[in-house]
Amino acid sequence: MTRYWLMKSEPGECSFESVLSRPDRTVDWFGIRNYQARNFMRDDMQIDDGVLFYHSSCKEPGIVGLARIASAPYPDRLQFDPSSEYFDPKSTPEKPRWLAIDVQALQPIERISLADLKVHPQTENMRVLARGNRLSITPVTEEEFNFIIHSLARL
DNA sequence: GCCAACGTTGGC
DNA sequence: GCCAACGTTGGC
Repeated sequence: MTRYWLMKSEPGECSFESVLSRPDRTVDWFGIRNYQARNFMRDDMQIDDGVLFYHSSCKEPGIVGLARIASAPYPDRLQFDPSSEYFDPKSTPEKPRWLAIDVQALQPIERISLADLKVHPQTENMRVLARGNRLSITPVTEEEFNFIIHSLARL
């Protein structure tokens, strides 16, 4: 079953444009250190799931591109690297704690801001807008996804 | 840079 | 297993 996701990235770390400019337009989504977000990758994400690529912690936050899940989840290598800020001393290669997944950029769109999402009944209940939400990966319903790509998104 | 909200840690 | 203290997220 195809599912849909909104994935946050700080453009200073990994912008949509930077992913598009890669030879295969694909980035490994490393550095997730939140159990709920990890569980989404581990339990629910599948190849070809739809992804709304979101820029966070920046001057103009919002959805800036469409992408897809391009791999199965695999251990995040940085958890084993003592020199990395993502190093986790409690994780071992035999029993990795954290996962990464490949995300392939498909199509840039004109930015859809949080204000845009809040103003439409079709998107006002999105998980990413929920009070206190801090998850960097949130599920998107099929209805929300279709409304966004067919009615809000401008190429 | 502020701060609300939530997650994690660790002593007990 | 409780919960206070601390750390992080992320819009504004």
